[in-house]
Amino acid sequence: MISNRELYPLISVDIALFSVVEETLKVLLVKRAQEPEAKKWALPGGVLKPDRDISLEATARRVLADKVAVELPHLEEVATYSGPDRDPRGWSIAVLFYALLPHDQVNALVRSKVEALSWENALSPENLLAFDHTAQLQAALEILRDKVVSHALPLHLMPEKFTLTALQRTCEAILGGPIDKSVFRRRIRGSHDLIELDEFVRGAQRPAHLYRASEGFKF
Amino acid sequence: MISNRELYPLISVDIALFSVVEETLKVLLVKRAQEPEAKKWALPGGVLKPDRDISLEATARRVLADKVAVELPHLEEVATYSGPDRDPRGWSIAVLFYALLPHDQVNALVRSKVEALSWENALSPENLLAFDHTAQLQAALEILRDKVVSHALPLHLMPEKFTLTALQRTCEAILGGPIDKSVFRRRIRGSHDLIELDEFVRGAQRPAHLYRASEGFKF
DNA sequence: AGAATAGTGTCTGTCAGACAGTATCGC
DNA sequence: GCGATACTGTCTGACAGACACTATTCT
Repeated sequence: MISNRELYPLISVDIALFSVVEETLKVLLVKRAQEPEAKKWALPGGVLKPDRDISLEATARRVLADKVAVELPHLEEVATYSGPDRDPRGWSIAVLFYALLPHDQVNALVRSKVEALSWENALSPENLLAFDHTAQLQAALEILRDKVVSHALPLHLMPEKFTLTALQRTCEAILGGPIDKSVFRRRIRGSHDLIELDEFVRGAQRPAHLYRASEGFKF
Repeated sequence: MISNRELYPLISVDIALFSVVEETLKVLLVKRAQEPEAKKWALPGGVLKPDRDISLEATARRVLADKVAVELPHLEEVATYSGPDRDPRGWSIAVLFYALLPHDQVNALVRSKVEALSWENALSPENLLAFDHTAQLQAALEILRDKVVSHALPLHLMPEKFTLTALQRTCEAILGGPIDKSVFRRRIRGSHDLIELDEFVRGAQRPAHLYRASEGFKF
């Protein structure tokens, strides 16, 4: 008898949802409740439902809506993983997406009785992940980094209004190292993606200008 | 009655196979023999066979082996296209790959009685393609360009031995515009991907040094 | 010699990295 | 004034674009 999976592979979607907590890049992990790989940590994912989903990106949005109670600003494909052995249930395809959650919305996680959610350090994960998710996370990180290196600003990770220093900290969190303040500011001065507001942050020091992302910026 | 496709989507692979003919970037197209979209030109593709393919990349290699009689040096994923409407047969997923064929092997096309093959100008295709293949071609081109812009040398498109001028012409074919010779040579001088041979091309002019790609170069 | 192609040298502007300096707040 | 943070100025080296120059072959 041949398995059903040899005719119809399992099609699912995995998501690397990134955010920034305490100036560190984090990724959302789920503790798997069911077999296979029960009790292991994994990237959130779910199977395609063709009767409900209009695309695989829609599948990803549906899966994410289960975990996070806010609209996600940014969702992008990374790569696809396939083969007969990566999932014990048989021939499977997983399309990996990454998503960015502004760090002022990190607490918008949905309470769930069946599964535990956790923000894990994205650059140096503590645990080995289920399936091929360690490789997936690595691939998502790489794309994220490439974008920032090639002068794209991770504005989707920022709250509506933010200071330049906060933006710099976010870039540093993604790249994993310090950036010279002068260099950083010189580079983004040429960018049309930022709009300077007439508002300031007042704290225990010199007030900082607030900025917001321009309407149709690209990441 | 619901269609079978609403339970099990059609999973296929499309390939943008690039090569260079007469210093122009070309892409291999197939004239579709069967419905749907019969007689329209399209990127070569085929459906996943889980009992035979060890991955979607393997599917792509199998499909290509039908069209081209040589081992392909380079095959890489571009993106995936999905949804209920992109193929009239119902919910479908197509994973797009691009592949590079050295331009001295452009004639290694397999004769086929059922389908016509053609090398089409990749930068400005003559015809509208079937399904969403026009968009797919555009996406594959973009990735190809990005790589060359970010200082990667398209050595997979070159024959085993080649001159620097030939390499430059290939880069120009991909980017669609001229490159300054001095700039080009200065940039690749720092590259460890090229090995200078002790051989020369003798023609009607000053002989040119031959080069080959180093073993483990990345593209 | 002249045509043709291979290959180099040089000038200039731009920009990144490094680091020091100035500005403006709370206390 | 002092600490802290925001923000700017400047020096230097590397590199890109542009373009002229030299080198080596064939006819």
